Amino acid sequence: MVASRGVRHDSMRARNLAVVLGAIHRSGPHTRAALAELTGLTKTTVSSLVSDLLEVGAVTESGAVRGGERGRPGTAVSLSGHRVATLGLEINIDYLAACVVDLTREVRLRRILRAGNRNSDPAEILQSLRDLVKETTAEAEQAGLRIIGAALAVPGTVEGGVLRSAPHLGWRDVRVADLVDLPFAIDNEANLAALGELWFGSRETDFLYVSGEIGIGAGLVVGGTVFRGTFGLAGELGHVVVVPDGPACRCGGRGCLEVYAGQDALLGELPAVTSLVARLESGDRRALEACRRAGHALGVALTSAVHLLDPGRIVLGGIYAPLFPWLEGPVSEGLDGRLGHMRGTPPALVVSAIGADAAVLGAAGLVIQQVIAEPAQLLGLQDAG
Amino acid sequence: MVASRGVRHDSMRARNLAVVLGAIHRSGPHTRAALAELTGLTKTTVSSLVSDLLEVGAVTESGAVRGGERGRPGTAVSLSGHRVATLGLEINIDYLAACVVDLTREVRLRRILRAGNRNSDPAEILQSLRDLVKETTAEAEQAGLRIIGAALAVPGTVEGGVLRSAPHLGWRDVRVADLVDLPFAIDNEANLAALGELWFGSRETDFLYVSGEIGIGAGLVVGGTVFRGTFGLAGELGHVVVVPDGPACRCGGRGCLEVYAGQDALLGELPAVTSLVARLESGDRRALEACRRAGHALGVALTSAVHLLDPGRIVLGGIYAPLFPWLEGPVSEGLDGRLGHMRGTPPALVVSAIGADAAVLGAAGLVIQQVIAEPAQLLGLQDAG
DNA sequence: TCTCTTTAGTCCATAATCTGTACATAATCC
DNA sequence: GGATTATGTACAGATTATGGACTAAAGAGA
Repeated sequence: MVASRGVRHDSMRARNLAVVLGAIHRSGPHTRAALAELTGLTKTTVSSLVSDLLEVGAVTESGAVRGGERGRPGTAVSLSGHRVATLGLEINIDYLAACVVDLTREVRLRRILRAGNRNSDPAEILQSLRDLVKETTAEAEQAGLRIIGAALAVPGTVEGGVLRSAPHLGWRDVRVADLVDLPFAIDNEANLAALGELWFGSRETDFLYVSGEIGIGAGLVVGGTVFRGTFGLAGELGHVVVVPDGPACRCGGRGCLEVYAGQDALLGELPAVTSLVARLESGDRRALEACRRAGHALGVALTSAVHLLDPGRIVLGGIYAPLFPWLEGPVSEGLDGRLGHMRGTPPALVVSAIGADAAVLGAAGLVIQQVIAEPAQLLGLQDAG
Repeated sequence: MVASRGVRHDSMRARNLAVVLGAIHRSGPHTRAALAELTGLTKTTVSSLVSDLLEVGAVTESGAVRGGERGRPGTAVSLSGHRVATLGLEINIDYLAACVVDLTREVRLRRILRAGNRNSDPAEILQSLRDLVKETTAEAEQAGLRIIGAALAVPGTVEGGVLRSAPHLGWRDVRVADLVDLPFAIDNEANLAALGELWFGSRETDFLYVSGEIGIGAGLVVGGTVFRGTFGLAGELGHVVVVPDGPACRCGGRGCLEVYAGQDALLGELPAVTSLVARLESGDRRALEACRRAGHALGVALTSAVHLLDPGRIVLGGIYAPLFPWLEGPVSEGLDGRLGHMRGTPPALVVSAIGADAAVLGAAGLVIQQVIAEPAQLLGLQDAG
């Protein structure tokens, strides 16, 4: 364990920059006076910090704001979307994606490259991704944006910055480095989709995001932060045991949730979710039954998840989002019935507020979270002023 | 959400006090020079901080220490057990317990008050506890110890400082305040037992502590900190679903782990664990079978827990500790077989290194953790020096 | 035994940063 | 238009850390 370092004058200022930027980020534009009130710092200090933030383009002054009824109006200081931006990336089974998001969490650019990545060669795919990055950043720079960091979402487990295993890609222990020449992070698709939901969807700060894809992942967000477990492998909802002696799962276990509610179990021979939805809408018996069974299994697995993880609410995303009308009943029936009187009310079950690009957006958002938390470091303010 | 406050000079010093004290705590006695090296602060600053810590009795200077081969030896600064102490408390089904632990985590005092607390009157029990506290603190003060905080372990769920529900005590929504006139915390028995294991047992920093009592709780420790979930209700391992349509559980659900591996299921008519152990040792058929079944169920539930929580290892405590020789086989069989190839190796399954007083000790230890993390506040250093 | 070298810890002037009071500015109220 | 109220800046003062000089204490070598 690394000893934590002492605090010096410059880290005090770095921290205060983060506090001020964080307050602006959390509760909209504020005048300097309001920021002083919020942070407990003096107006003088806030002024000085804000002027540093203005200089690097992290915030802008927008028009005058009347605080109370009388007195001089202040000038509102708000996050600036004009200069600082981050890059979100995603490798998925059938596409590569990139997006650029500015500091206000406005999506400035999206790129999708359809491709069959199932059982592919990592080197090849990473080269395509590198090209995509080059294109995207070039375009962002032309729009006057300075990209200060990137994050990558992958459909697999990540440990210490290395992609440990992505079964559907057929990858194992791939070190994804030198993708960009910037601060860089890599994380699981479900974790980043959860963060996408947090920042680009419902904006709730406490929930379990359930990502229905070929595999079933989950990202737990507590107080606006993802819980990752000891090795970064937490949230593998797909392999929670539903039936102890059920059918074998590809993971080596038996009766895992994935066997009952994974994409393959739900779709069967169907080519895509849209076709399943069509059948459900037309009242197809087998489709309805498949959904009911999946929903039941999901309810059982989520009961265990609620007892262990204690999420604020449950958000169904991925392919579960379009299927929500048919899943909601069986799932919440299972949950409500099983949770019993252990807790006040069971967590609410809701559908994800954003679509398939949750993970890329979450990746870009993760970097923004880091900038807000440590502006000095990422914006190069350490020796400015 | 409360805005985080700005950092001022006094908080900088408070932080540095914590950094220095933390370094001494984490890696044994150090000279001032070594502390400067470790923390990145200058020798001057460290000297000044250490002198403050000496003044309040948090640390002591012990003899000379030769650093390299030559040069003046330094004086080692180590945690002092002579003045500062904390109070751990526990309400359990059949006893009240208290302990006093000094800053070096030496146990200085223990008190146990046997009592039948099952379906009891909270007011009455709390009065007994208050008396116990008075006695214990008086004795500690006679030994020259200054008690600076207390924490209480309860066999139930705690939300926002209130005991929400303790089914075996028959308590609901009990506000435990004014127990002591000190900084005070209250937490679940399993969480605190986990912390007890961390500080007084194996000293590993990442594990899931499984507390087998009448109910089955679990406390997840990641990086030396308990994971509590959104409402502080995480870790309810006892109600993880083992058999979706199994027998009804008192919680209202069906097929929960507790039904198969709770104390009542294991002991049956037997009065205590010791009698079960005796039967197991003599090869009693029914006892062995009960253990095998409980172990199997535990293996299933832990498989789900590992996938969701990603613990570093699994520690069996409570009544599972004496039963470990008979549980280990079935549990790890279930775990190893089910976890499959999702992760490198399954987490190690070990027995708790401490006994029934894990929770009280953990409670006292929790306060010590807080002192180490914020010495200025708890030791009254804010305006000293 | 004396001196040199090395390391520990303290002293003091300096630097960085925040605080607090004073003040200029800008709006509303009467 | 003057009083009142609030915003934002300027400047002196307070707090805390830094850095180099200095004292202290040990071993190494002559």
